[in-house]
Amino acid sequence: MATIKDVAALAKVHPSTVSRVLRGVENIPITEDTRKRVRAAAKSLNYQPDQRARALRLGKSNTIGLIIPDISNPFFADIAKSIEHDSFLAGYTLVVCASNENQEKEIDFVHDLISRGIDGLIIAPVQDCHDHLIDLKKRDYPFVLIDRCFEEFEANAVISDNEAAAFDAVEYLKELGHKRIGFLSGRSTIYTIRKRRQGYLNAVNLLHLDNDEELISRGGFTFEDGYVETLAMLSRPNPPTALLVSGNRITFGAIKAILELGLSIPTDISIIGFTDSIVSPYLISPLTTISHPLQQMGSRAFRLLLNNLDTKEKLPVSKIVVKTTMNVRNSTASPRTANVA
Amino acid sequence: MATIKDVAALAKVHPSTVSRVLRGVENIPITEDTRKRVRAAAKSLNYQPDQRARALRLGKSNTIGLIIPDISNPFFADIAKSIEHDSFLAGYTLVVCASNENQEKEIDFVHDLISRGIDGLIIAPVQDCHDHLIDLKKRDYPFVLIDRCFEEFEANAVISDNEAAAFDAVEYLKELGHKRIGFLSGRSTIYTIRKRRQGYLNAVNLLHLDNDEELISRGGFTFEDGYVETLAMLSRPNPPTALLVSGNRITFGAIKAILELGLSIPTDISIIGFTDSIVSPYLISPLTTISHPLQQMGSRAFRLLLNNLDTKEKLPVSKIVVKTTMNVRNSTASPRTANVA
DNA sequence: TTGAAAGCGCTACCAT
DNA sequence: ATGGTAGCGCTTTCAA
Repeated sequence: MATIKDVAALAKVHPSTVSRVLRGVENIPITEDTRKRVRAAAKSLNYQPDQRARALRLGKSNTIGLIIPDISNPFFADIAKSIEHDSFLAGYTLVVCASNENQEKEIDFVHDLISRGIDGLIIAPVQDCHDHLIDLKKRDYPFVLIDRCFEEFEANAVISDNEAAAFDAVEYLKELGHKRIGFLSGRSTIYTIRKRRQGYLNAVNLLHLDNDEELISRGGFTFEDGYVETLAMLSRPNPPTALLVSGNRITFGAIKAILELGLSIPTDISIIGFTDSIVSPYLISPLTTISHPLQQMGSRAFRLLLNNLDTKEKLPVSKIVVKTTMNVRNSTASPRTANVA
Repeated sequence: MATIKDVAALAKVHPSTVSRVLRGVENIPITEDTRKRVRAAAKSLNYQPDQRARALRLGKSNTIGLIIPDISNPFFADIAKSIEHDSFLAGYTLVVCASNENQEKEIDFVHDLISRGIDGLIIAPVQDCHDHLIDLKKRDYPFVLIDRCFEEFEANAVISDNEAAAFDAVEYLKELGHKRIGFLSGRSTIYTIRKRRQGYLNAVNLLHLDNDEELISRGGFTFEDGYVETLAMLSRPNPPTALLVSGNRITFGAIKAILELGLSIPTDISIIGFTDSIVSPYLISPLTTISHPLQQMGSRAFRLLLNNLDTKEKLPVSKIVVKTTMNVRNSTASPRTANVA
């Protein structure tokens, strides 16, 4: 690796001059001849300034960190892709870390990334605790939450309107004639999930649907979770005729359970999935879903972070809520009893 | 951020002593008392050593870079997840970058990551050119290719046996009675794709199937690509009765086209997809696929890189080929003509 | 217009 | 057993 000294030696100038030529603003007074020699030397040595030395000196690394629960969940992968795209354009390198829904690992990552000198952080937090985030805020460390935030803790965040989405989904199912709607919610320590639950409950109460604890199942976000929970819920007496499911992989697990029970979609049971996917239309029964504007969420989170990075003054906290949309496909239908009647 | 000086001041010792206590090997001679004071000071100040300063000093950053074409393609996301997992355990931070199948961006990333002082690189290359990789090799910069490598360029690599997989898939379709098998290959500058093509052609020739240029379609890896190509291929006279498709999203696009043409799977046309997915069994017709051991590929690539990082001597280049498996589901059936006969 | 020197935070060597 | 010092590669003041 060529260093600034090598370039200086070759161009027969002082390293500081090299630095001035290569980074310096245009209006800095340097002979055109020197400029040329330096540039030529840099080029011939294939000189790339050492960014960690620069970062050390400048106190800024042009790197940001993204901590998401799971890269291989397309929901977060799409968010990551969007942030990666924008940060590249803005001259930032993005470090993507996966907490795997493990709170300790997330905390580790936060510390690790900070000690590596990243300028800011975007986090979809695990939400088992948030002391480390309180700490970040106290130290004025720029960060933005994405998809998940906290009731009890003000912070920059970009989230989607999960409560309204859940309400609308339930309302739609009610219009089809469903009265018993199951909800596979996902882990309930998560803000997003509590909001969905709230929307679900509001709709159930307002629309006089069955309000039954047995209709709500909390678990993880895996295929296996969806499978097991659906099997359990549908095996009880008086099972739901429709299911609202909080995530793609849970949904696929639910589909497996439904097929194994010999039921069919949407004849025996309707489903709405809480995240859309490129395959949703091509499933065994095209899946009605709720779309989150993932690319937009990523862009806005990055923009928000960048604003906080670019300024020295303390910006007020902003919480951005983006709109979801429902994609109606034929995994939903009137319940069988209604058909029969 | 507390620095080593702050800790030293608080513990009333020299910074070098702090360094020794905190990083030093056990058998270094330091009073137990000093040790305690330093540790206490570090703890009370919440001291985290600045990794970029360490990296600068040590010439090692404990960071590796991963460059993949697309994070939101589950194929690469799963590989990334596996590498992320292993590197975390090994004390490395992983920087994930997405080239978006753009050769220039990949080259940018390589330079950027190196100037940021990462220790090594894992790359699924775009494969429009490889001068930058030749350069890496010349400079003994540790790197490992994953999923894609080069015929004309020896380098560490972990790939899967795409040629055999394609052969087996075609053979399986032939056993079902298919004679005209279409191949949506994906971009043919990619090694992986050329290997699949080779396997396809070998099988076609050996098994006396229709060898027709019109049965091979090259394009990108998007949903749109699959849709457009399938529409074109099935609209020509004498269309194939089976399709081998090089990637999930292409497959979903193909399915869209097939449905739009009013055909059904597998009655009118059989499909085999070249990558498996959690949803493959729950598609409109459960999709027969080829599984790549993505987690294993990631692990082996990381291990290979680590070996090269840990040693000073130059290790011989290794090319690891892992086995794929076929998951037979009912997107494949005997062709209609055979049924009729 | 350019050179010299200091220093970002850390560790490794050389003292004592 | 501990302190001092140099230096990783860079930028930025201050001098000349």
